[in-house]
Amino acid sequence: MAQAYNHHVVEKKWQDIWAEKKPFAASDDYSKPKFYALVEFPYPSGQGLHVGHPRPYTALDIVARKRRMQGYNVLYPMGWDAFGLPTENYAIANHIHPKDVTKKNVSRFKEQLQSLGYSFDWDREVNTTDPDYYHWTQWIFLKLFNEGLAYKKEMPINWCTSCKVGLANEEVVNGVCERCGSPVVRKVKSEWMLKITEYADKLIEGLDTVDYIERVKVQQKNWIGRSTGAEVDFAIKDTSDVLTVYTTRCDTLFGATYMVVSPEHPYLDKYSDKITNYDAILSYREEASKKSDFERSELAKDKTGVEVKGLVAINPVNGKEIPIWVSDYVLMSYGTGAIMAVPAHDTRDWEFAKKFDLPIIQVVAKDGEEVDVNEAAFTDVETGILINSDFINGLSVNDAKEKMISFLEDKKIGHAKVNYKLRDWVFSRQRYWGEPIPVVHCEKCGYVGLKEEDLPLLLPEVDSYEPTDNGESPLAAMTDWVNTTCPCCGGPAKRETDTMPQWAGSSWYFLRYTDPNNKKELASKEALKYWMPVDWYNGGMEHTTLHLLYSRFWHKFLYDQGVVNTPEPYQKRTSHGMILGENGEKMSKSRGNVVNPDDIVRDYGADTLRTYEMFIGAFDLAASWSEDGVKGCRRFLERVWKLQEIMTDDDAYSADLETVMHQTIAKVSNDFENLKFNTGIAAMMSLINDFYKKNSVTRAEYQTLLLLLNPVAPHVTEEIWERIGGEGYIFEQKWPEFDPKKTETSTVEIAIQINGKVKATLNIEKDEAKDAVIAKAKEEISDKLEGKQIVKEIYVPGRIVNIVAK
RNA sequence: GCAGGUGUGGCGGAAUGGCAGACGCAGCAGACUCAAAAUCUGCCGGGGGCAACCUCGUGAGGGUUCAAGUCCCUCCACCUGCACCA
Repeated sequence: MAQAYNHHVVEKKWQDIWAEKKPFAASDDYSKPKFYALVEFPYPSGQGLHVGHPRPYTALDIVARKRRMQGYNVLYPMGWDAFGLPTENYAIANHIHPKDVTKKNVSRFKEQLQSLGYSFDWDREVNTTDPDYYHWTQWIFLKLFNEGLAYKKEMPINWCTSCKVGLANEEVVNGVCERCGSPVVRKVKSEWMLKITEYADKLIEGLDTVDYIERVKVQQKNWIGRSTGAEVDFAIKDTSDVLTVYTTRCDTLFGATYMVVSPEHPYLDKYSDKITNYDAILSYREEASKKSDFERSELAKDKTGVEVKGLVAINPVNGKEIPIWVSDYVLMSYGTGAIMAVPAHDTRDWEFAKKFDLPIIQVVAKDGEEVDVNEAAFTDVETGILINSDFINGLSVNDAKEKMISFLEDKKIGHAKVNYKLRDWVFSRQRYWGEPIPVVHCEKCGYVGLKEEDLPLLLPEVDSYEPTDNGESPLAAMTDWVNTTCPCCGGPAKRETDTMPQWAGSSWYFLRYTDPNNKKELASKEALKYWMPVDWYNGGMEHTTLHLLYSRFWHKFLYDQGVVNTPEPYQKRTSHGMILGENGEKMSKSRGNVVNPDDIVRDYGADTLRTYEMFIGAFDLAASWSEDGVKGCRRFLERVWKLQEIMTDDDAYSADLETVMHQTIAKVSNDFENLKFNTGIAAMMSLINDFYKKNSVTRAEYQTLLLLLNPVAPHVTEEIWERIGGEGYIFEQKWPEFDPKKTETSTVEIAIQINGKVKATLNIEKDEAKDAVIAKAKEEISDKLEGKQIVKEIYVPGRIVNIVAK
């Protein structure tokens, strides 16, 4: 009788052995084939680890452990994305330095991760708040600044009218401040911006060279939102100015019946004396300033707007005078902040025209037939043919666009233009707990970057982390720190007091892991050349459009600067689904359905938690937590343990299980590569059911099972391996191999259908001829074919016979 | 609103266009036990039938096909993101 399975003893024992022997440290032997597995490093929040964290970590731990067994030099690192708002808010509320809060949270996270037995290379741990780390974050910013990719721009921020501080979007709830409930307005402030739009095309093109799951690629492309269209100048009557609009449908220019400008459009101020209802415009702008772009672009059932009286635009193709309106569905941040409205062929324009009773002129007809544009806008580009449009009549939409663009370019009233939905990256935060931006402002020289040798620019100690009441960061109150000298002319200068957003540190952390202690460079050329690109990066779908795009942008910039040697940072990207509470809702404190992984590790063991999270369901879909499911996985590991009692001293597979053994190795090997952990584990469960059915397992069979299960449940498999006399440690062993020929059987059961419905089954030799199989099948179901006329006979080899009969 | 995704037993889920429900959970029955727990064995989508078996069934409605959970169209519900949470 074997000793009972005690996860406390087993897990402690092996974690100690791994900590001492460090079998999972990446080697600097660059002659071996490498594999770089990466998971998104966590934000060390005060709540500690959540059961959602282990899902992706375990998945890539399985891949990493399997790769080591396959002979690769594996880098599987972990670190801390530790700057950020919650830590700062906690520090403010509790009068503790954010540095101390971070330290405490990191040590708790680390302890929790270690209790789960991950094969991270802890010698390469990084922390974005460490000056030796943010030194290089600042260094990259300087490079961007020196290349003209960082610039200052007036941007609206959320401004609490009562607290008098800038707020993050998340702190604004239904238009009011989350803390005090006062109204939040948009206040304009000069902010650092990064020109990610300069890399828009490269970010789209690069997607063709990498292996990302398709929906990530699609979503990034849509987010960048490249569109080809035209800019067209509409003269403003009795002025020398033109109102430039961006349109993707310049073919519909003859159907433009009015113009719309965004409430922030500069012409509204420029021509304030000509505008006869300027007060109404101002109050409309005031209202609009309370809404975010997001709220403004929502298809409000009631479109709002005001006619700009006193200004009239002239349609450049037919000289018609058309009115100008102002409405908040036009955003200053996209295109030119002004549009020509063609209500017959654009849904939003149509709704606006209906509401304010503006004329609707049809200029595109479906296959040449007019449709009723008073009922709905006609927007189909494929079947549209131009009408009522002078020189482009009769053309298809695409031909008409082309002809219109050459017309506009000839007359110098417009030109082709590519636009992107992607906007430049707002890089300033009026906050304390972030990387200081290494720039000073000198009255003589303007904005000047620090010298490289003056990095890192340390985040100074302050007494209060509260933003100041004029919207500046807390650093602005530190005059000693702010007042400095200009690195360029030596004259008096002031430091930038905004800090970087949390995205900064996470945009390049994977580079630092390759050479985490380098004091002279962000990483050595040799380390980067060997380890990059990341072979497999797994993270949440929610990071698809921000973190993933930002880090690709920085990487492409560093590639252009010759700092890194690959144009893309990540060769492969996959995503995991969320773990929901037992009630199917997102886990949260307020819902009271949060599960703490510590409790599961204590009661069932880390191996059980890991197995359960991999077995819970399809890896890329959300799944609900179930404690009964956890118990089922514990029972499975117990059954693996108890195979010790029925093991025979035989170092070969038994004849009757040979096929199943080879099939299981093939299945598990494949499933682990394709993130199908749930079915891989199911295959192992089936295998041990087979062992129990015959009440015996050979040593060879048992050892193969342990090797397959090891990446999922590393502690218990190491322990059993030792107990049944396996050679060395399991982490030193080779991944089991299978013979494809031995996964096949000579006979196979096929289904016999009549008209697609299964009526019987039949055992046949795999290579039996079609005619013979069909003859046997008809014999088998002869009673059901009586009185019927056979129309067709179909045989799909090794699968199915279908008799079509009337 | 825009973009992406998901929808299959009581539950989590499985299924290269080819036998829907693998594997697990829960439940039921039996074995073991003085008893319970644990463990082991069997059953386990709905309706009908003593049974062999028949029939319906993968969010709803249409379509393509010898054959549809899977492909196409329309619709519904839910989830994620929307740029200062990370």
